[in-house]
Amino acid sequence: MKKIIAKYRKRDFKLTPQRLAILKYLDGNTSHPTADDIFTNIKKAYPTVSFATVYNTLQALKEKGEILEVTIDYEKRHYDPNTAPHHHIICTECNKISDVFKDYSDSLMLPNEILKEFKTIGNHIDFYGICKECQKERGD
Amino acid sequence: MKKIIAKYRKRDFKLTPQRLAILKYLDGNTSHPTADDIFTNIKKAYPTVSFATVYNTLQALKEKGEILEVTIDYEKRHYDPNTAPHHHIICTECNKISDVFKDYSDSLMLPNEILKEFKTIGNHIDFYGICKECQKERGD
DNA sequence: TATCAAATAAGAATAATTCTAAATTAGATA
DNA sequence: TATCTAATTTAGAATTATTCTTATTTGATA
Repeated sequence: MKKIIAKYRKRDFKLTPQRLAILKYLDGNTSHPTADDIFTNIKKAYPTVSFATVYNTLQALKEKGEILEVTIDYEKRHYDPNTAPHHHIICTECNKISDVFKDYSDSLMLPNEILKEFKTIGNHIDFYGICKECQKERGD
Repeated sequence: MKKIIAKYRKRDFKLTPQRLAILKYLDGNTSHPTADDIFTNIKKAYPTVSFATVYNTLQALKEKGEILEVTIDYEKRHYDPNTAPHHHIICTECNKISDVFKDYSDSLMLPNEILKEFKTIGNHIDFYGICKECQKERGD
């Protein structure tokens, strides 16, 4: 946590107690929480925290490149403090999201007719599957 | 249109005038319309059509595998009558969506640690870029 | 310690989508 | 062709994630 404080002090980002709680919750978190997950957790220590604060903080962190917004779940956004390039796989039964650390960038050349029409910026791969727990439940 | 009618008559899908109008609008349409785009268009001929009808019809067509739901735009769903496997690229300025016809499936092997945890179902690649018109506007 | 721009809280607003319930209708059948 | 019924339509309310508003509070600098 001391590292976190030192890091943000310099960066035009006021360290309020609410923000520190959010940063602490996200630090090393691989569960891909939603804004609501974060809100619910922070509320334990700060019962009057508002959604606006959670969303504002996530927005600010996103703009600073400190977290990634994960859009694999079309119902709600998830957040990931791991900003290294990676992909995700989601369980279509329980919506659990896991990280996929593999670089596919060499394989994703666009066809020429697209390259003629678009200046490309990037891409995004999402995988779908059924996780072990859900396979068990379904008796697969 | 005669083909369309013949096709659906057999398939437990009542052909109401509203549904025919939606099918006609979607047939060969490569603009990736949203539910609202479809609603607005159908309204010209059927001023009392409701959103529920549009959404119900899209849902039914999706379940029959007659259209694809396109999720590249996180703000709203788009629909594509082309059900052949393909990908999309979206202009990050104007949100125009184009089709990418290229098969990348051989390149997208998942790492072993994921294969151990998930029975895989499929994947999805989205591309981001800036289209020609928007490049001009920005003076790129 | 005073200052003030930035952040917070509470709740209203927004927008896409889904739901509800009553009225209508496509298409099968007599 | 007329009747019947389950499926469909409609209008509008409800839902849900997210954004916005405004008055109040506060972190960090001078």
